[in-house]
Amino acid sequence: MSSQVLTTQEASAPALTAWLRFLRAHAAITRELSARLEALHELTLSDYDVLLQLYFAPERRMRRIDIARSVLLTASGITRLLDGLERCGLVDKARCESDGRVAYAVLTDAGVKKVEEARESHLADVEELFGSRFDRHEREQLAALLGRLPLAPTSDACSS
Amino acid sequence: MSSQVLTTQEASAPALTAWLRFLRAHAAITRELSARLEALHELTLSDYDVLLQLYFAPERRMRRIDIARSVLLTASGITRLLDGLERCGLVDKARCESDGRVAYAVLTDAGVKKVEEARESHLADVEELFGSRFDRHEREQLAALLGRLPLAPTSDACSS
DNA sequence: CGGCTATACTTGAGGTCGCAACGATCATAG
DNA sequence: CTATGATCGTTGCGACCTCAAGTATAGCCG
Repeated sequence: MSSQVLTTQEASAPALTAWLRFLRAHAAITRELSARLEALHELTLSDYDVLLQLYFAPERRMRRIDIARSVLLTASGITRLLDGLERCGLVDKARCESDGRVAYAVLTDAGVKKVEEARESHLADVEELFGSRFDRHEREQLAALLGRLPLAPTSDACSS
Repeated sequence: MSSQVLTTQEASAPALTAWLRFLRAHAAITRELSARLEALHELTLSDYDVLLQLYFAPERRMRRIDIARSVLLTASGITRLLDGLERCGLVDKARCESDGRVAYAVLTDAGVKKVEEARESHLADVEELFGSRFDRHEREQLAALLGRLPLAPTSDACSS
């Protein structure tokens, strides 16, 4: 049925075009954002992402597994990432009293400070590289469209 | 001016919301796409990407540096990626006669076959995970919006 | 020609991340 | 109380990718 060979990838379909632009834009923007974040604050984009989650979490602490799910890294990735943040003194590890399996990550005072410092320049960078390309209406449009994309491995990613 | 502290990242601005969704969606979708591609065809998403560039290139060959630029990897990344593809017999290396510095990557017959095999399932996967979320009009909208994002390090990424 | 700079590519070292396997803890049911 | 199964976390291993440095070629100018 749809096995017709297409001459170029761009000509194939708007979906593919959009997908390719999505891929390329991600590569370019995250590379630049990460470079700036690292140069100014010695943080990876993932580091920053995790710190920000903690910053806005109740009591500024979260279970490691919840961090993993919220930033879409695996549990092992979170372990190693937090190792680094702990060594830098930005995060503390706290065991849960009621459940011996879970370990919390808690933002330290230094961590709070770091987030607030980094956030300022990072917000500006995101605005420059991403946001400034769109007006208010387009931003909402884009957010709405991107919000439909799946976040879980394969199946539904609703509120459940 | 815009230094007011915001209570949650979602509340801050549509641009940030869009950016976060962009980040998360990329992580989820590429992970799934890569897993499927690897399971069915033993290819990385980057492998596939490079093979596809070659597939549509004149004479199915490209200079390594041009591959790097088109898929947004560094030159060293391309060297190692092509090493793998050469070992698999999907790509051949060819020196340029007029310029001793450049080395071409040429798609072999096996490479052509591989692309055509992988393309079928990959297109379906992209459609399922990405394209199917949007109708025709939305795809064009999305492609247009994403097309405004920068592809070069910092500055302009126009046709110059 | 000899020097100088730019470009194409490769290599060594290091960082980030996922997968799979493992240990520890909890919850449930017999 | 013990067996079973699920959940949380860590670790060994390997893949992928970047940065910085190094090699080789090309082009330009004195």
